[in-house]
Amino acid sequence: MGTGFAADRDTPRGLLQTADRALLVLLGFDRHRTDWGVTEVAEEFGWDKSVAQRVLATLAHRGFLVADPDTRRYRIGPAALHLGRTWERSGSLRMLVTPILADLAALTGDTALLSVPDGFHIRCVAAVDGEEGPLRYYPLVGELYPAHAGATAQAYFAFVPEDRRRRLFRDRPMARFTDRTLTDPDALERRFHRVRELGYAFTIGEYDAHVATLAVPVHLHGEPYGSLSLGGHEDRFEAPVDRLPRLRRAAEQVERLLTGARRH
Amino acid sequence: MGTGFAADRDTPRGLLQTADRALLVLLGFDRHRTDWGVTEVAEEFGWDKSVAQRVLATLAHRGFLVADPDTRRYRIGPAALHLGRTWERSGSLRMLVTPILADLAALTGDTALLSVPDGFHIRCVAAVDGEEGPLRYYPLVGELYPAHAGATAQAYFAFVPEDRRRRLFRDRPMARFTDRTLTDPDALERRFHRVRELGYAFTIGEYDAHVATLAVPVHLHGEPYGSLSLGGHEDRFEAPVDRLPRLRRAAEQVERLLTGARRH
DNA sequence: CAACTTTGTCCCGCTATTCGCAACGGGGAG
DNA sequence: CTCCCCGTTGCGAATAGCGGGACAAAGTTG
Repeated sequence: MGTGFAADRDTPRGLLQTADRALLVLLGFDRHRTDWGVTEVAEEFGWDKSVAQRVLATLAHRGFLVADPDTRRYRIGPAALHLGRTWERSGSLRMLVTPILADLAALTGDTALLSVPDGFHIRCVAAVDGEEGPLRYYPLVGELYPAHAGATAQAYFAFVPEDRRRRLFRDRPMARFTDRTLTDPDALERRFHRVRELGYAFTIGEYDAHVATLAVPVHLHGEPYGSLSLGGHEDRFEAPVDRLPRLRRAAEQVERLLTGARRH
Repeated sequence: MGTGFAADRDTPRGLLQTADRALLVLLGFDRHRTDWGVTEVAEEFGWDKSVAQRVLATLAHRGFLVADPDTRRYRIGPAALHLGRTWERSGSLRMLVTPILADLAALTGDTALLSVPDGFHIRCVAAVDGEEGPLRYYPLVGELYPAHAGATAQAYFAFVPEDRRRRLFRDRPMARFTDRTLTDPDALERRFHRVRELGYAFTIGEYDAHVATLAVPVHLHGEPYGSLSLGGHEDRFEAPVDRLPRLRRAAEQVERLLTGARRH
């Protein structure tokens, strides 16, 4: 299992080979390969030992890696924390997915949105409005929405590992927003089970009355990352499953984007 | 305000200049400088335009940056997300702070621990046990603890922005673990206020009976990141404030570690 | 709408930087 | 203790990267 970024190992002309190699090494670290030694890197990439050593030392010098003095191996360093936080706050995600959402909105006429979890809530990070009309659905970008109401949240939370989900929902009174909001933990857990079986969530008016939402999970390296959804007035969604192939395809595009695969 | 990583701009001998430059540029992105242009980078670092262009293109090639085709400027890319997640799961933090905790535990005799938030809970990511004895306090590394009980959690949650904290604690019934556990939202909010005023939290037996805890927040780039605490049997903590200077100094060490500053 | 400014991209010869080899040193295993 | 493996360092050769400049594209101003 690779990250997707490191597709080709040779540097295209016009780019910097040495810098590229450093980045390639950096991408070699993930939750399965948590630490690398000099010889290991040299063999993996077919470089001389001295090259691998200098690349690793350079990465360590700027805090991207840290050398464990005992084992003489390198692990990911605190600069990675800094980069991760910068990504979260930068709004790059919004910029990158907006074209995908725009396609989706144009094809279906609904409002398309991408949301990621934030504690017990789910946050809308990007949205593109559906077609003009008196009943357009306007989600608020940047806003938090509850974890139990509506397909957007359910498509994500259905896929978080059970023990973690139990802890999140334990002793949490679930607010009622409409007469269709699920407020019973068992009913919600059954819903999650169904979402996992079907691979998508569809709800009508659980949070905003008369708003129907169809949502699918977005995974990253096998773990749930967020959810992609289509929303609009309930009258528009008489045959919601028709939209599923397009929604799924868009979700895959988002996943490829996050794992760095090139556009084809 | 800088990250701390990019202290010196010249590459030490034995390291790779080109790779180092790429990393230096990468660290130039933060929540204040969210995007850079070619000329801007060239001027900032005193390089030729062509150099800056190649560095940026190389970073973009591996997904560390993305070029906005309209503005011709670069923003942080999805590879940063991958690095951030790898850091979280790697256990590097635990490895790096353990020596600091060990010092602290040795100096005070208490159990020292570092915790970071996880949704509505706080997670102990590293701990070093205090001195031998029949009543040693054993926190569980990796375990989640509630957000309202005990100094460890309070030292962190006191400093999260008010609107966010309100959302987190709203409609949350606060479980009672001992007869000293705070279960009234207003009482807890007053406690948070006091923690902010004092700069530390001290509690006795709010989660585990007879366990006293002294905790201070750990900040990262001005935002609350986690908390550092000392715990032990209540009889050991007759004058808890005595430990404060040492705890504070250790917290600063952790902060320096996270921002990448060199040792001493 | 044209001239001008600004910014990013590309090309090419020179040189500094990096590569690759080989030798060294240190730590762990047997 | 000896061996073996791994990481580190020094040095000459050569290649990758630098820097200047020319070119192109987009935005700005008169």
